[in-house]
Amino acid sequence: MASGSRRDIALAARAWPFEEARKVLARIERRQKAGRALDTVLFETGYGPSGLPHIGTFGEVARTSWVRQAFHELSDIPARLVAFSDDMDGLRKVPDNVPNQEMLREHLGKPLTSIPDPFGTHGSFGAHNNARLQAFLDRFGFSYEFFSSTDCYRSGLFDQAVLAVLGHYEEVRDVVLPTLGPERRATYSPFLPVCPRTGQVLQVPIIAWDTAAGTVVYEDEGRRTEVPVTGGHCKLQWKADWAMRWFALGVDYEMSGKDLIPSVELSTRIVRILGGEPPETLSYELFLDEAGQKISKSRGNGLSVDEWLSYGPEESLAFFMFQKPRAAKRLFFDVIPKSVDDYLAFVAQYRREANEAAAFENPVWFIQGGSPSAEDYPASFALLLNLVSASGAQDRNVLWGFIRAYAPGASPATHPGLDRLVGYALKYFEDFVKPQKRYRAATAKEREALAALADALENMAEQRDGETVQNVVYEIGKSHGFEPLRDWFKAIYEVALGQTQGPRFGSFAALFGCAETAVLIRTALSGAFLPGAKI
RNA sequence: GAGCCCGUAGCUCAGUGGUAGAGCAUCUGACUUUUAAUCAGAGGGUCGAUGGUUCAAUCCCAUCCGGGCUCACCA
Repeated sequence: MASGSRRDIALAARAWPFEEARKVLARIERRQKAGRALDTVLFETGYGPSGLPHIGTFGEVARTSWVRQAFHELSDIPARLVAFSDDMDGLRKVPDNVPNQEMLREHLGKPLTSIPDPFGTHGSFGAHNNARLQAFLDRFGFSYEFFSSTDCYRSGLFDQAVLAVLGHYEEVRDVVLPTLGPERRATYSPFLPVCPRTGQVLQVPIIAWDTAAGTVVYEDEGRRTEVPVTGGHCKLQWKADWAMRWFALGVDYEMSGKDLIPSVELSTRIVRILGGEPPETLSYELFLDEAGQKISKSRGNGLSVDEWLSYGPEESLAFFMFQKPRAAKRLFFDVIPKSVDDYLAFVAQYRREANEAAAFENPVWFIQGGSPSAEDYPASFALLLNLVSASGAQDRNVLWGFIRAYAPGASPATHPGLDRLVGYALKYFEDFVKPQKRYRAATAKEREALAALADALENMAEQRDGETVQNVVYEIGKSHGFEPLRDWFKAIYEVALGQTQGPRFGSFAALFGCAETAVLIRTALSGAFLPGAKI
């Protein structure tokens, strides 16, 4: 039913990356009409001076990449994605999670790229952080061009734009001043000279500037110094810096957290003063922790990328980031299973509807970079978690035994994706379910019956039929006088598995192995599982 | 104070200009002997309030109420 070209469909697509990409498209058309056509489009993502990647970094690059992917469907104009590192920022305080604190303290105030690497592995602290950032982005296969602020300044790439700021010195300053507190206002200048003697980025009053010479004069510790604004001898204060960078690189699109909304507005005004056109922007919502508080790197609340990836696949994290960027979302462990299963639901939908119109609305199309390999998932992640939790399975093979009972024909070979989920489910069990286990000691009567059960299981070590085993379990319970019989099963679970309920025990033993189950029961009877026991 | 987001079933949330959806929870039944899981089914919502646009509003617009967050030092 969908008629029209692929591009027509893309032009009407409702997924938010298409909405964003159309903003860029409209920008291009505006520029063409104004006789300033673009031959390439630039998407930017930026990173603060700490440079250490976190889950928000992943989100921002992933989201920007999706907008670019949508843009490719709308236009033939090449689109670049730049990852820009603010590595020329002065080190304001020593991070407490890095070595060589003493050494770093001596270099406070200097650009990160002028400070030795406390880890000793790279040419500078900034280079170290940049390497970490790039390794992080590469790990997920993002396509980007890396830009170093220091390189841009020192190579002269920014010279023209920096001179443009100098040429509008008062206008730029006067736009920024009202946004500052009284104290900072007194010393503010868009230009932060790099001290020729100490190498520090100085926040000092600028007492004169020379547009023709391209220099500023500042006073520091009673001495007047004149430095060029070009060639990396000055850095711009960050609000002006952002605007200058947009202007210099010709940034067409950049998203940022909503905490930066005032800065976006300010930079927009500055870039207009410079005669440039501010990029299209998107302010996304911040992530909240378990208690609904803003996630902060320094407080360490919330969830790290690695933590997510130990309980769910990368696609589930990407899917989480895809959903409603403008709505605040709780980012905690418990959202992972739902995110995985919602993602699987879209994978299934993708398998059903392979046309372009459907694809453009489907997160899977974005997350798998436009060419999804839609695998079949016969079991949901929630099912796997229940299965692991109920069975106490701690081993892939055992869990697969249970899975086959529900999805005949499935195997790690035929369903590698599902097999990955099996690993995540086991890990989830290990970290969240197992610690909740509460073993108790057996009573004398239970001890006798359990010992008998262990013997019986050992005698039918090769038995693979759950029903047969279940009958044996049942008989032993009856012969030891458990009434109601429910108490017998309860005792098995509480003593041997550390939980008040569990799987059908016969099926469990058959899958887990009767001999192994016998060992499990005897170990439990020995008291090894009890609190305080030495294992 | 400024700005942003949210308000849909008991809970967590999807969703669309044309008789309201999922998961969990609850209840019933099946799985010929515990429970859980699984499967089948059921109940449950004036879609925050009011007004407007429309043949038609949960959806668009305005106002209001309620909840939350961000910013006003630095990046």
